[in-house]
Amino acid sequence: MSSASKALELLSLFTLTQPEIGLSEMCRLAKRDKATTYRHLQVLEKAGFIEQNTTSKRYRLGPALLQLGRMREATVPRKEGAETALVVLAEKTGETAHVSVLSGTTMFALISRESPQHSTRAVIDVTKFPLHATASGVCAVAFGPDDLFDLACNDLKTYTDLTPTTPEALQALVADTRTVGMARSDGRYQRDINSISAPIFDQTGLLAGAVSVASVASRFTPELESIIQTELMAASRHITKSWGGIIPASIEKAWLHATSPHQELDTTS
Amino acid sequence: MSSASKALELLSLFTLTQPEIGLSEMCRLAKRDKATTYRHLQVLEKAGFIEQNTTSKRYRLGPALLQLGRMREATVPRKEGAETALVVLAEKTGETAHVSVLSGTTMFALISRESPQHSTRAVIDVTKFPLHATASGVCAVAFGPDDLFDLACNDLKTYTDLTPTTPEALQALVADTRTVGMARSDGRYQRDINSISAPIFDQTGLLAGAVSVASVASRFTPELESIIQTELMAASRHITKSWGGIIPASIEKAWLHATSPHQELDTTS
DNA sequence: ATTGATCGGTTCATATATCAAACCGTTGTT
DNA sequence: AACAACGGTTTGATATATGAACCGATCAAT
Repeated sequence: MSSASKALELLSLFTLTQPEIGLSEMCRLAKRDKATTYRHLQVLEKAGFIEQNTTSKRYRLGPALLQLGRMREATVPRKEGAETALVVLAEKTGETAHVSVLSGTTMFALISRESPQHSTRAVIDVTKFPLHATASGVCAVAFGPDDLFDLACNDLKTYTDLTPTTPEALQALVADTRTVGMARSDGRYQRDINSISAPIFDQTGLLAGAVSVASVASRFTPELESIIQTELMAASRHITKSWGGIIPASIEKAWLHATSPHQELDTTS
Repeated sequence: MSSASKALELLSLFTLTQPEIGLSEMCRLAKRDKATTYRHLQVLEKAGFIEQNTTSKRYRLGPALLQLGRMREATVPRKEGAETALVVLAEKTGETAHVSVLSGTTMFALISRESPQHSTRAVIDVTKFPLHATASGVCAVAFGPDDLFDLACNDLKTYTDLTPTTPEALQALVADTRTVGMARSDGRYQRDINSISAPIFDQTGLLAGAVSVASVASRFTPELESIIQTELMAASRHITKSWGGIIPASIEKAWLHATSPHQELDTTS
């Protein structure tokens, strides 16, 4: 593991529930020694990626991140194009909708939108989606670059008793995803969350991300599923268009067959 | 120079005018060799800090920055509290207003707001403000931690023929800044830009940042200066309050004397 | 087709960072 | 006063990063 990546890894230890971390605590979280961790923190602080709370001596994320985030959005305006579609999606389904982007070999959470319709709802608090256990991740494996499958197989971490833990199990999910043009994750990442994900494409025709709806399992009826699927297709088309891409014909075809699976299961030949 | 800092430095090479950079180009900009730079880019890409344009092979800022930026704003909501004051400031002065934050020993640009009133206006396109040559920087030296003065003296880079290049010259600016409670930079950073800056404080009573107005020198009349000063005080009070801090009594006292300097210069004793 | 320039990416002695562990001074608790 | 935990520093054997030179691919001009 390179030095730089070790330093960067420290940044991902900050969470919404633990936004300030002291030196010793950070060593425990990162499982590293104090000397190096301290040097890394110094470097990160000097670059403005973290700053130290002058009274508590603990560290928190720094102002340089805002800068770079703004610059990123100016360079590649992803949020902009996804926001409106996400609002509609959350509203029409009454569930939590979110968009993730594929960068390299990782699915990053980009933006999420909760629907106020129900008091219990899914909350997207992760920053990276495991490729094998989430709908977004499986979507990436199914429609993204070929190397993702092997990569996902190298890290089949178990999250729930439903998480696929063998390459074969994952392959089955991927195959299913390809036939319907959407990925599902029924409690494979979090026990009581059912998710459905549709792919988003960019101008090169490659997968750019995924738009998903995460629903609480207890209210996940076939009717709701049907609504979610329909709205996901609309959202995917909208976002893909706004990102300058087009939906591949193969996906559109798969969607045609998948729209009303409960009435027309027999039409697939 | 540590490995991690070298990698992080690469991120600051991306600008709005050059949002995509290839490997060789980056080596030139960073003045480093290709092998190491390439490895650093790999690390940054894997962490999602940059991503590679699949067609042009060039690199651009990545989605992880959006995440971290969002998380930073969630933990330390700085922009939120500064935004409204900045809009008012830009509107009332007709000039470009911006807020910078002190993190460690660096003044970072946080947010800027241009006034559409004039077709020529100052544009804030830097990410870090030199301590000795900008109003924001001098503000930090004058009202911030003591070590900033020595630090600023170690890097007295010349930007224009008016840039202070000796510790004595800087000390004079700092002294003046302390008596009026605001910092000025008349063409010391950019030849035709006059800036005035007021300090912002946080809950610990320490300097947290600065709010500034950058005006085009040719229309910088005493009347405009007076307006800017008045509005800066209001903005500083507003932002300081929203950041949970209070303006030190010494600053408020200095401001009292400085409000109408053209009529009451003789009242200072 | 050949040259030459430039690109993204790789190799291998050598310089540098890393880590465990012990240490220091401070702070807050018992 | 004793103690424990904190942030931060030092040590020296060991793991890792570094960079000049190198490679093959691409492209423009001859």
